[in-house]
Amino acid sequence: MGKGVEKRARLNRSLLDRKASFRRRLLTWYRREARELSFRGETDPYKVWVSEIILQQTRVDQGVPYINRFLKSFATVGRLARADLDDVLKLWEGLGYYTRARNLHKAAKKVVNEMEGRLPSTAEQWERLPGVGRYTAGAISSIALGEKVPALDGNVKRVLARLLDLDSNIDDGPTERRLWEVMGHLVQGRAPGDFNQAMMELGARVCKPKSPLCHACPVKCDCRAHAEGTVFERPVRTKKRAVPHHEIVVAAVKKNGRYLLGKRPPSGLLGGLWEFPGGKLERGESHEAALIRELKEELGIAIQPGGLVATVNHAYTHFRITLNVYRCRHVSGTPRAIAHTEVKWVRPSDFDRLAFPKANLKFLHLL
DNA sequence: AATTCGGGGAT
DNA sequence: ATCCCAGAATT
Repeated sequence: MGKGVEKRARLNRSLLDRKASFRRRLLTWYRREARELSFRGETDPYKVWVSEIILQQTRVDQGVPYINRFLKSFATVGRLARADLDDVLKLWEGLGYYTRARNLHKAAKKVVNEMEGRLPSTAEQWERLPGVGRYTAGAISSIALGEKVPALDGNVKRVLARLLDLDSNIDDGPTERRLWEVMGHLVQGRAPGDFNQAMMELGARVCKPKSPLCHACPVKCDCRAHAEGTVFERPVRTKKRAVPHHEIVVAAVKKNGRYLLGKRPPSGLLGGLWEFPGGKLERGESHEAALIRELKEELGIAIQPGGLVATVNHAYTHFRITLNVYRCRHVSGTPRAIAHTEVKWVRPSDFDRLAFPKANLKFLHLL
């Protein structure tokens, strides 16, 4: 065994050896200082499930209104299973990562049709549902069922990287496995759900990425990075590379008071959402030429581009776009769903019944 | 092990 | 502008 491994093992033991007092101080802080959130204290597994899916890669403040609206519309797994996917996506509109909505809906139907309407009773069973990975399974089962299983999210990874003063990349496989292992030891005790939530709350409120509030930390005496003065160097992560930029043209084709819309394929980017048709400019191509080409390729129609309605900038995870919206006249051809699963002419008064990508919502009100 | 999936708030 | 969020699925 190398010296690095030996040292790491010794430092990890120091936290785990004081596990009981660590848990006690963290939980005391949590019960006094935790934010009052609508989903906090909820032990209905279905409601915890919906909440955890919505909160994946999503700030609590951003997710809470969506959780409330979703549970109002679909109060039980049966109601969700019977719903149309289009209505589920409409409630998800603007939240992003729409695969979550599709998987949640698929999982609800699975519970009703293949599991006699009974939700899983262990983390291991939860993880077999689509959209439920190790984190979500651990969160649901510890919070709603009291199972002593860890929940390692982005907050907890950062908290542990500082507590243990880890100098390895917290996103690499071996380090992540080690963090799951440590959380697995720490969560053993009463109220595992509160413990998991307390670790996340600490990361969100005190052990923040940029400006950690160590003076307010209930467990700073257990923190290796605090003792070593390396808090600002932890955690170690790989930097993300710059994302490419794409120039996009979009056609607002109006006929008899209705606009031509397409429904995106059920998987992939923005899957299942409705959009104004268009696409990326090719090298050296004009906006007008791109509009004519895209509408021919994707809908099989000829159009005549008119005036520019709006220019919208929007950032995705792996690229960003400038979206140019043009009024267009329909010249010939019946629109067909070539790149879409469905195309139709829609009155503006019916726009609010469909789910659109955020980039489309930014110019919808101008039409 | 890398990449693909949105959108927004903090810095 | 950059980082990162109560991550999971796919390649």
